[in-house]
Amino acid sequence: MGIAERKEREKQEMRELILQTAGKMFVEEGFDKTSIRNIAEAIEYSPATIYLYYKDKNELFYAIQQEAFLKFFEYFQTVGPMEDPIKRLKTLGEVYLRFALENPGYYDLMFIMRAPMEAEGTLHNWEEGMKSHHVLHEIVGQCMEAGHFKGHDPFIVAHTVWSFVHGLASLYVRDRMKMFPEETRESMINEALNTFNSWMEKL
Amino acid sequence: MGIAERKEREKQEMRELILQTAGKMFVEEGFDKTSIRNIAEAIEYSPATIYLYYKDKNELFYAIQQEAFLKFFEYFQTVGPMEDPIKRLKTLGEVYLRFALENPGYYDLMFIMRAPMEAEGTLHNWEEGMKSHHVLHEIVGQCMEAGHFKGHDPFIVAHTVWSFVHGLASLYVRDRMKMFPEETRESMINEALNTFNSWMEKL
DNA sequence: TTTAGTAAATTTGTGTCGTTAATTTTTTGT
DNA sequence: ACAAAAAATTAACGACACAAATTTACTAAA
Repeated sequence: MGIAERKEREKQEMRELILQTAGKMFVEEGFDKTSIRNIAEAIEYSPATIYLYYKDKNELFYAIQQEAFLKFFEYFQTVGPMEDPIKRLKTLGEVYLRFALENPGYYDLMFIMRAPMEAEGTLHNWEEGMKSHHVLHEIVGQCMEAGHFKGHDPFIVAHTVWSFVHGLASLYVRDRMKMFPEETRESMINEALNTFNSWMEKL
Repeated sequence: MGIAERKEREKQEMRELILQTAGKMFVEEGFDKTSIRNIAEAIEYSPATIYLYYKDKNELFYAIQQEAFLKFFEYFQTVGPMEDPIKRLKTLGEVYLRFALENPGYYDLMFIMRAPMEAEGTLHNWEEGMKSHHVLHEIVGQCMEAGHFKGHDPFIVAHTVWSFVHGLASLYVRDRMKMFPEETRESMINEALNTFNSWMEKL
């Protein structure tokens, strides 16, 4: 009975082909500019074929978003334990921004795009995202144990830090730094991060 | 020769009617979900008529974005001069967030939406936006004169502050706080702002 | 080897969109 | 009343997401 297995395998390969092709196009051209027709053309199948493997364009979005969250968590994993928790927190911020700058398409998908945030598809993906959020929360907790951020709620401190790095990343990703000369933008991001980091040290 | 003037007046009124209708729909439903056809239906004219007054959908977007920037600057104007520049900076942050929470549609248009950022229409609007940016830069300068943020570049400090409030606003506007219970979201924003503000006082 | 059944893929169709060209209706000046 | 000008409309093009019906490719039993 090897035939059924081969067919199942081929089906999974087709799903994967569609996913990878769509993923590349979403990241390069954006969600809106990528049409089912374009994807179909790229893989040399008819548009309707894609609907045999994915319910609709949104489900394709969810699948790619999930990949993005997994990759994001991988980045976070590179931040190992450290003697100084503040240093760890600073490193986490650097890694966060590195992810955003190296994968702006993914970052957009995860934290900016409106797409179909209403549906349950994204809700499931957020569970994956919460794992990364937990890392941040944990490190902030360690900082507080070490005597930092006195008098503040760790949950709020975590949100404060996240908001800052997200603001930095999203202003860049969504072209709101265009009024500054191109060469200076990345260094502005790095300097702003350094500024914020140096502040945290004193708190 | 009152006829030509009446016609000109009527033409302007028509432009205004289209703009206000489109603006309301953009803010309520979003740019993508608002179609020229919908706008036309709302004002009881044919879709093609809109093109007699606005070149295309993008130009309509630019016009609404400009209104948003003007309103934004009005909010900023309510922050009068104060004895303590840090207090002024804190108030500016509060006003910024109040604008974002009270006008999420506008905020999206100005600082998040990708839409047609490439064209010159938006570039012109950013000149309006730079006036607000200048207010921030000025206040940061005052803080530094008063001895705060020692050893930092005021330009970078301004970008740091902007990034934080933008991050706070955009996580909310783009529904990335959905994992937290609805009632707590606004207070989270306020507490995070308070946390950041209390930090700035010490620097 | 033919035949019946099934899964995969395609074609066709519906209703949407932005935008434009040709055409008709309305208004204006004479 | 009539011609010119302006305003608005209809109709159409190409592209879109998606659904239903239909064809093709392949498998398993007779």
